[in-house]
Amino acid sequence: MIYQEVYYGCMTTAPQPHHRIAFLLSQLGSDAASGFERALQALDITASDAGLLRLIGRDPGVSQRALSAQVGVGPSRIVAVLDRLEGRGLIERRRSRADRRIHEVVLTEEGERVLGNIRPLAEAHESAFTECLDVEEVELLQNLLARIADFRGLSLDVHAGTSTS
Amino acid sequence: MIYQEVYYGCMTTAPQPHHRIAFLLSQLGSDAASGFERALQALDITASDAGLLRLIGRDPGVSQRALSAQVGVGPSRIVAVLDRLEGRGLIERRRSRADRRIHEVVLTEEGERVLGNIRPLAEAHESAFTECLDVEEVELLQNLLARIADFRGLSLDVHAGTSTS
DNA sequence: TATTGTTATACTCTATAACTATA
DNA sequence: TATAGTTATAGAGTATAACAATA
Repeated sequence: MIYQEVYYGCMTTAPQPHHRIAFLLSQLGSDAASGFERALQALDITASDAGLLRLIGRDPGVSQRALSAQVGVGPSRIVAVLDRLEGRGLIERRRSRADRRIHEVVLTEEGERVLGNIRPLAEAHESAFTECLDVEEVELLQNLLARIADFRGLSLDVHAGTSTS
Repeated sequence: MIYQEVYYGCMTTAPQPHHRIAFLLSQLGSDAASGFERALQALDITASDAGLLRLIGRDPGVSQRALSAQVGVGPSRIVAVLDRLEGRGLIERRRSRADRRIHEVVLTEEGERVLGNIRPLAEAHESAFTECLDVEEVELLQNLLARIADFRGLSLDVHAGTSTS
């Protein structure tokens, strides 16, 4: 939560009472992110960890450099994060034989198990946001949000969800 | 941006392709918050600063303790933040004569001026999110988002926007 | 005794620059 | 020379505990 919390600090003084989509989005987005973090505490991992595990599960043997770029964590930071995940037995680092500079990162069996437990938590978390809407409203809302995201030039990575199932 | 960025790190691996409101919200919320930060750079303040200035403008003479509670920044952190704002000549601290433990925080003239410049930036920022929708869609979206926020138990502080105008 | 503002400390995340070993 | 991983360092934000002045 980088962005979310700062704007959130401004929450109690919304700029406009009638027309404040951006404000509502930042507030709800912050809530969604922190709620997801809270849900993942059941697995004793962070949302950032979950993203890493998904990427590694999708692309076994991926390099730390590639992970760093995809998850946006910085090449030096990724070292400590992977150290921790390796210490917990969720991932392993193997020297590539093609290019001995590279560490190929793979999931352990335990890592696969934890990864498999993320999806149901994510689905429950999703439900916690859409429970108060009916099916048509959810679809409508998703359509509106997707249009804004597209308008804002955000990459939605629509294919990501299917690759870890 | 606390929550936002962490969840955002998971962005490339959205849990569900078809039904992922929470994910979209966190993504758009992060974008909204960082965009607001960027807009405020024109005034050389952060979103957190903007929230503080609004609160002080609304309640001149407010104590640091009250500010800390309202903005969620922590009593010790607020000291450094106010030091910086005071160093820039945007606010002043005055010893309360009723209770000499209290610092009454007020805006300077320059602080009032900067505060007055926040609203147009916030409105422009708002437009950057709603430009791609027509009026009915904006109203519909706001209604859906407000219902989720209410369902999630988030305090919207509907009256805040009118008090600084 | 409790509270306000303050200082100090530790912990996390971020960003940057250097270092090593490989290529 | 360039790159992958690593280490070290400094900065910002958060949280906590302690302290002096005041109530």
